[in-house]
Amino acid sequence: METKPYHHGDLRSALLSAAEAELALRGIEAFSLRSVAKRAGVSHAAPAHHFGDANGLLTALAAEGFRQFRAMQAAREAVADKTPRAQMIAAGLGYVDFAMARPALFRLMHSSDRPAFDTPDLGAVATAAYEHLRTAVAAIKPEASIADLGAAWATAHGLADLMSAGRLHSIAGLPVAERDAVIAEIIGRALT
Amino acid sequence: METKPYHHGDLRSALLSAAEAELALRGIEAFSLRSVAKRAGVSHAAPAHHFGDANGLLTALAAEGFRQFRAMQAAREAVADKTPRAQMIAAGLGYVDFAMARPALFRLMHSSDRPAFDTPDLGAVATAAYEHLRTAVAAIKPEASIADLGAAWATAHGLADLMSAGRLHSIAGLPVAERDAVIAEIIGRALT
DNA sequence: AATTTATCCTGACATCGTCAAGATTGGATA
DNA sequence: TATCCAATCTTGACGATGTCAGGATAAATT
Repeated sequence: METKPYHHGDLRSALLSAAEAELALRGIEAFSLRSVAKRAGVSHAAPAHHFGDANGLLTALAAEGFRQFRAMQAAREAVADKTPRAQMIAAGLGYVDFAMARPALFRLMHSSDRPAFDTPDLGAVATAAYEHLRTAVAAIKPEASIADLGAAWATAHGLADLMSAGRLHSIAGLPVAERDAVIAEIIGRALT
Repeated sequence: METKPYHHGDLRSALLSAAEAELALRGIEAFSLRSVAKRAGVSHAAPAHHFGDANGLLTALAAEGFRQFRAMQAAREAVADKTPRAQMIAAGLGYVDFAMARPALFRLMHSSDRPAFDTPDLGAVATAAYEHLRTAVAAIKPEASIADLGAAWATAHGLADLMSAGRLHSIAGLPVAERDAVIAEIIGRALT
């Protein structure tokens, strides 16, 4: 029988994964800090020492989300052709991949005012994600206009947002290969 | 000096506008039913009789939002050329108009799980908005594919979501005429 | 005029986030 | 190795929130 030690060991990361689980289970608006603490097997005031307050925890979680977001994009880009256009489409596919795989996290990152985006950590990874898209578009059109960047971003983001929210089921419900083909074609239209 | 009558008179609509004001002021996640009641000058339990619970109020508010959404689209369509393509672009411009004019309501309608979308009223207006887009696309291409519908919706929704959230400021900050021109061009790309 | 119904209020309860104060542990210092 | 300090975690409390039960008031109906 294992007795619980007073010190957790790695409570910070345990709270982060517990928070994401609670977020996926209850939704952002019913998110409860005390439930997160209970899920991590710790008292209700324990998170304060690692994250300050509830928004601090969500800020750290959102930052972690942006890192995984970039990782999923990179995974798509690695297996795609190395042409600028194929890389841009791969980035869009990764955008949708993340939104579908972690819808709760996606919402926290894009449709919530609780994370503090002016924090050094979260601010950096968020603008880094934006800069990546920017350079991907510039690689296709060196003289890219505002419309070019807006079209690419809006298309990828719109697809990701609608599909992760359960809309556009006619696309989300497709077999993976066809689904990716449709997404690739839609994103391709944005850059013509 | 006017004394407060026991019965409000039109508390239901007063609560709806108070709720939208609170939503715009505090954000969805800090939305408080008691604050709404206080703003309407009524006790904290008064809303229950008209909307059941807090989610009921937000459900009614979201339904009202979808009606105003369609109204803004109709306003754009009325002044646009009557060609199917111009009508489709007008619908997209109205989409963005609404998101920029009422960002809090837009978020409630698209990025919240609190409104009950399986309610007859909200369900009807929400699917009506979707059907309108569907017929607008079909008017251009009678044999419209899944990609056609997805591209149109994702582009308009992505622009609206990003711009209302403060992103894409390079487009949102433009003078109105140029702004509309850029949006029209981006939406036009989705249907090629 | 009497009664029924709709509307609104008061009071209570469990739950929430946060703060203050104390208990426990690990690590640094000597 | 012994001691002290800082980090970590717990307990208890406070005000605020959503919801429910029961009562008060006004309007509508009969």
